[in-house]
Amino acid sequence: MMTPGMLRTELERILESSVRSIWGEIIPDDFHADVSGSDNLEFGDISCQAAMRLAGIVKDNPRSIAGRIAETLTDSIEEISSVSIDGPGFINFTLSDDYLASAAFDLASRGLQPLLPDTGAGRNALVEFVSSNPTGPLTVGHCRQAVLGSTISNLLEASGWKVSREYYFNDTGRQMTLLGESLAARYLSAEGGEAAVPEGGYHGSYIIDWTADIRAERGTGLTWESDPDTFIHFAEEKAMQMIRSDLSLLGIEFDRYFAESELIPEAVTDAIDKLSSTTVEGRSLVYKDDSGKLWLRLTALGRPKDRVIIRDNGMYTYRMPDIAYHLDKFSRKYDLMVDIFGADHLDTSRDVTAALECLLGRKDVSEKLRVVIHQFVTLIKDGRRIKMSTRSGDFVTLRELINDAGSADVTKYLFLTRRAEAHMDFDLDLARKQSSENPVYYVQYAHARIAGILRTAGEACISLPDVFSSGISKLLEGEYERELMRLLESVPVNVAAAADAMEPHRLTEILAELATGFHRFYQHVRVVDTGSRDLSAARLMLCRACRCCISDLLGILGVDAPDRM
RNA sequence: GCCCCCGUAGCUCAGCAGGAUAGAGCGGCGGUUUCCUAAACCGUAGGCCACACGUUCGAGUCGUGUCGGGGGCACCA
Repeated sequence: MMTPGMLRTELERILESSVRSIWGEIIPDDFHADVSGSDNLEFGDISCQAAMRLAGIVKDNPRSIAGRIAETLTDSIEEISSVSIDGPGFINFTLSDDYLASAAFDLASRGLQPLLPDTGAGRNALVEFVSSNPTGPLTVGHCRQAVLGSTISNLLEASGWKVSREYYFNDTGRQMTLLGESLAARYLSAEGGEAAVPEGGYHGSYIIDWTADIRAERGTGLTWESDPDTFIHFAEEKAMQMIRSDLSLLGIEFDRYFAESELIPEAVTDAIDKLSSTTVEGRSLVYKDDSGKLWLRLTALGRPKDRVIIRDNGMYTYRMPDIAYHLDKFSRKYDLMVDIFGADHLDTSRDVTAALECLLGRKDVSEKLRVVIHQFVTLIKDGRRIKMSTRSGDFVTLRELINDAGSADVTKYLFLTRRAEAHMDFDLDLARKQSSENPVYYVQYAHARIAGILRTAGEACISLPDVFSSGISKLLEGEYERELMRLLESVPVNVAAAADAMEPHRLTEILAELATGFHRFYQHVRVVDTGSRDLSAARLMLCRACRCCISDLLGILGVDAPDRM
């Protein structure tokens, strides 16, 4: 079977060898004849710009170059019905009706996934995301990251990777102490005592809610002074419960929750040893200053500043366990590791990467570690920006966001219509108000319509063709059929590109195109017609192909594909 | 102080490895239903792609700079 991706690869190979056979060694070794989709029907379906690039190299004008290349291509690929030279020197290919129909047939009978390139080939990938510390409920920002991470994971899985989803969290250190102390203060107040939430502590009302639970489960009479660990562990457990339940609202599950404490002390000590025994330009990568702090010499690695990794009180700073954690990931032999971080982690992430490159080799790290940084979300409510902070208790939770937006599906889809690295204004009022005209409903409606057609066809006892024959493509020669088939054929290629770039927002673009393509088709073409059963079956096949693409893609986004609306 | 992101239609944003007439949704205006879901479709208005210079046969796309907007970073994580 020739998949759309294979067709393009084959076309590029033929173009390249044709170029080399005409011009020989003048052509540089790294020359690559790439093809891309034409955006205008009059320029065929696939186009190649190689001739324009070659103009400077072979000293000829692009149109004549294109002509010479095209001459050698005649009839070399049966999927191509015609080749033309247009504009300044584009070589444009028109796909044959048989091929387009067979591509749709493949989608209809097998679904999208088998047609995607098997990039992962069963290799292991680890995606780390959310990784919010257990100090409170997940917020809007985490929501964006959760949606991004889970979609990227799903996309990798669809491309043949075996994906583990991992959540890393800090369960030691000052933050957890502050959380426990905040709970202790609320607990004491609940018992009638006087206590203030500590400086820098957590003021969220959810902590007050926990006091009833801790009194029920652990009794009364506890004090922070005598039982700090009880408070800390109780709070941590409660917070993790909240987080898991928030994630379940989005339908997201992790394979592993990796606690920082698993790294302490051995893994962190090992990491420090490794750093200490590494020298750059004759100097050790770590050094101690007069006050006893241990510094990481990041300036030797091209970073702007050295950073403290152990404070004078002996506690690690954030970077140290994070380096150890990444070393642990590398030791688990993944072929690909993806970190998904908010913009606030940028500096740290670069420092960690620099340290890893030094310890493990630049090549290994740059090949295997991909960092996706997403910008923050600004919430707009009643026309005003909302400032958020977990500590002050002044934030909008993921749960509230989903309630306000109307559903988890709407929330997920809207987050994925923007590039990760773009700032995002999420207007709550608008999300809710527009919910009936939302892009997600537009796409889901297309799916529901197709499901309706399939039901009607079932009642009329019209079923899909079992095997592909060119008789089918003869029935699909109308402009709306061809337009839809052309679109369907490009889907696997475009999804593969989104996966390679790890840009899930492109999937919502593809979905919107598919929905538009289908709605147009639907408007102009009657599918179920008992008067011409063969034609109905052929058109039904297109509907089915469309449905497969839409439901598979919505599946990757984690959005429901309803059969009725 | 250092760093990141953004500046494209009235609004919110796409524009995939620079390429052929700049796209979508929402909003505006005007149409379409004896027929598988009108949450749809069709038409129309609306843009010196912030600005300047540079690289190129060719720049919304790459580089440098300017202006404007958003945000982040500190031995908190």
